Amino acid sequence: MNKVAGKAQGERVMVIDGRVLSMSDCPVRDVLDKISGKWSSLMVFALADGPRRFSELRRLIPDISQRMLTQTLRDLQRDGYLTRTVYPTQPPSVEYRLTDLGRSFLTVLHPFVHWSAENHAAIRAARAAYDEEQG
Amino acid sequence: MNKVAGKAQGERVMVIDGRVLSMSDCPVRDVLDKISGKWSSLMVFALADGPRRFSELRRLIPDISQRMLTQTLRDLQRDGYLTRTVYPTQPPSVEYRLTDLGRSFLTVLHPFVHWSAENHAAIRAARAAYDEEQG
DNA sequence: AAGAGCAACTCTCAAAAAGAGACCAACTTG
DNA sequence: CAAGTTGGTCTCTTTTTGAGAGTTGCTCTT
Repeated sequence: MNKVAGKAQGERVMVIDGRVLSMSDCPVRDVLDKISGKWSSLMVFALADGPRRFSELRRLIPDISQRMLTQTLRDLQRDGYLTRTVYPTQPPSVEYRLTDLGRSFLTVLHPFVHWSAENHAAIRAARAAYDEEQG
Repeated sequence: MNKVAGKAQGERVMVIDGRVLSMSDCPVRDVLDKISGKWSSLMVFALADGPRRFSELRRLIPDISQRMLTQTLRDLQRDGYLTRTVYPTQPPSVEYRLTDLGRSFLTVLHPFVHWSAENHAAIRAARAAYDEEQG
């Protein structure tokens, strides 16, 4: 029978660090799938230097639709990156604030951002070269 | 008129590190939008310890459809993370191999993976708590 | 007092992206 | 001669995302 890196055929697997892991209980995928959403990491950044209100975030990131803003915030709240606090003022205000987990995530996100800034030119060049030769 | 953090209304902006940047020329978004695709980083990992052939990758990551495997590889090739080499054997074989850029990206991806593994439990707990109280 | 505006959403509908799986051509192996 | 391998493409369906109108309650303006 066909084997996949020593596992039975039907089992779902993946590779991390050269190791084959079963798909179902891979922590990395579980975390990455959520946080790698189009808006998630940007949202964590937007909250980096203090709590912000809903409409403040909307103004800071005008590209996001309200629908996705709401949903991204909910998802991040659910996974424990931020807290949502409702102040029953008039009009009501809702404050979003990073948790310790959220701030801890920032430390790993930072190198990512620096890498991107440093290698942006190379990537754009690669793209241009590819597009030229492939048309 | 309504201003957004000191910029004119029509202009698209974002926040990185507490700074407001215009959307059109933000290197981070440009890089992140591509590499944060569902399969991209996993693919880079799969190539971490050496070049692999198309069907080898398909076996390593059985969850991916052939369509997305092809497309992810093309996108990564276009952005310069990997090279694609066709050997005119019978049957033909195509080898995918990380470039220097791709390997450099690995160095920034690694902390990410470790963070995920370390904080997986906390995230799962947050999720469970949220689901319990919100139902 | 009527109308406009803000806050934080939700809802619906359209567009884009992803997944499932059939099909393909050339060759090899049983 | 039938079946399998390789590296794809094509079509169809489902899921995600985006655009934007609608909502409730209160305040501020004219």
